[in-house]
Amino acid sequence: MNASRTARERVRAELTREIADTARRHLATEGAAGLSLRAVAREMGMVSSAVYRYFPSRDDLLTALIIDGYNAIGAAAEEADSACRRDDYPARWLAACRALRAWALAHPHEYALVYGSPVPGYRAPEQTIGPASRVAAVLGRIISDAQAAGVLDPPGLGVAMPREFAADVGRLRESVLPGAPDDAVARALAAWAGTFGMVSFELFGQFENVVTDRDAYYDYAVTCMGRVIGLRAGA
Amino acid sequence: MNASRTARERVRAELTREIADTARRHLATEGAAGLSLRAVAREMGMVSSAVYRYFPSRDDLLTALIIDGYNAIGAAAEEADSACRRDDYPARWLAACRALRAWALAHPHEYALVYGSPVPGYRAPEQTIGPASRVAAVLGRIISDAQAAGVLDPPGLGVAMPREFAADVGRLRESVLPGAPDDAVARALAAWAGTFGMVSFELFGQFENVVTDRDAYYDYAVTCMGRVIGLRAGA
DNA sequence: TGATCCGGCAGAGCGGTGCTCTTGAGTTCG
DNA sequence: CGAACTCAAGAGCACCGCTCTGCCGGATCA
Repeated sequence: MNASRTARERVRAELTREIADTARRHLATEGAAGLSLRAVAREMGMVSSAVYRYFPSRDDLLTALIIDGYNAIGAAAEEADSACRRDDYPARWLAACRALRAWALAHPHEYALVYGSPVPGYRAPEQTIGPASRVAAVLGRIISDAQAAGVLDPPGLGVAMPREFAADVGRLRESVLPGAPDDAVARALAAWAGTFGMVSFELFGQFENVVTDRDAYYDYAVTCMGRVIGLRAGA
Repeated sequence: MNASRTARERVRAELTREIADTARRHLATEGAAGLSLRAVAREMGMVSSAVYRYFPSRDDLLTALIIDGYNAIGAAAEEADSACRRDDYPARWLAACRALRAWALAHPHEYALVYGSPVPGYRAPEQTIGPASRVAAVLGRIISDAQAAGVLDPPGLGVAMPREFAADVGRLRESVLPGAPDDAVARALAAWAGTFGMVSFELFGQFENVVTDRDAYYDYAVTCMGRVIGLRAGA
């Protein structure tokens, strides 16, 4: 009984995955708003109503793709980081940021689905918050490692961190930035948002007629951000 | 003949504007993908095909709304800047950035349409690049003014600007950052992208369960960015 | 083994969409 | 006045998300 049920569930899981894969291919070519449940069903030789057995609605399909996207970009960052010498913190930072952007450029529609404007009426469910933090975890760990090694050396800016931010800093330190000082947490958060802001600007067309050599400029900008947090080359 | 033709064109322009206004109201409540040309026509008492006399396609309507959005957010930044003492550059920077975010929070769907993921298949036409640069012009002018006053004092980061970026710097200096040194141009560009990245992250849900007091944190982050460019309080 | 249950698929259908084409009024102007 | 033109209306096409109703076949159980 258990075996047969798992057999049924196995084929169900397989079909679910196949639908998601087909949808992801459509997403890659047509974009999120062009993703049609009917087209996915058509390509799989099913009728549209059959797909509803696996995904209750189009939004649920999109949610699955969003989770996949978070995991993919997170995995890319993790891999890039782990390929670096552990004690070369600026190199790890640059590599992770580069991987981020490279993934975004290779999967523009998936990136837009994940980090762009949410589709109207769509509300990110709880399941997305776990995978969503993978990238932040990679970036945070680099800072934390540098801090633990005693080489974090942030330039003084003379800007006081707001008191209201103390609780958030505490939570962030526990989850993704263990051991980091308050300033580093606050600046890392801005760098996190800033890095994605740069990628989004490039991908969404704001750099058109503004930045031509985007590889070079991106490297420069994220290096600056890392430097502001305290990552220093050759330390 | 000229009078009568302008009369016709006047009523035509008026109707065009009315359609755009109705569409903007729908956009504000439903979001970009929920904007239905038929619904707009319905509310105006026309039939859907009549709207096509004024906007050849739904994308053209969206383009008009995008241009309006750029102008609105640009105007908000300009107004906030002009309300400050001309020689208090950090205050002007903070005010402009605050106005940016305030406008985005007040018009989330319009902001998403303008700075979010472009709707699939949509290509930003030339007419958008002018209004798009209004915000950049405001931010750039603050930096330029500070430079002209001789109070721009950027902290040394020891990060060399890439040579490939020289041409872009030249173009940016001419258009929005007159008189600014290379470093300031490069850093200002990153701050520009970073500021919008922060607003987008907040609006698109990435700060959920991460930042609670977003007013305070935003002020802190944009102040830091201004400081990195060289804006210094009390200078 | 035979009856029963149930997951899954197909099809029809509803109300909605963007967009096109034709048709018929109303206006402008030679 | 009649011609040229503008514009609104309506019908219609192909598509969409989603629901409901049947039917089939394999798993479950008496």
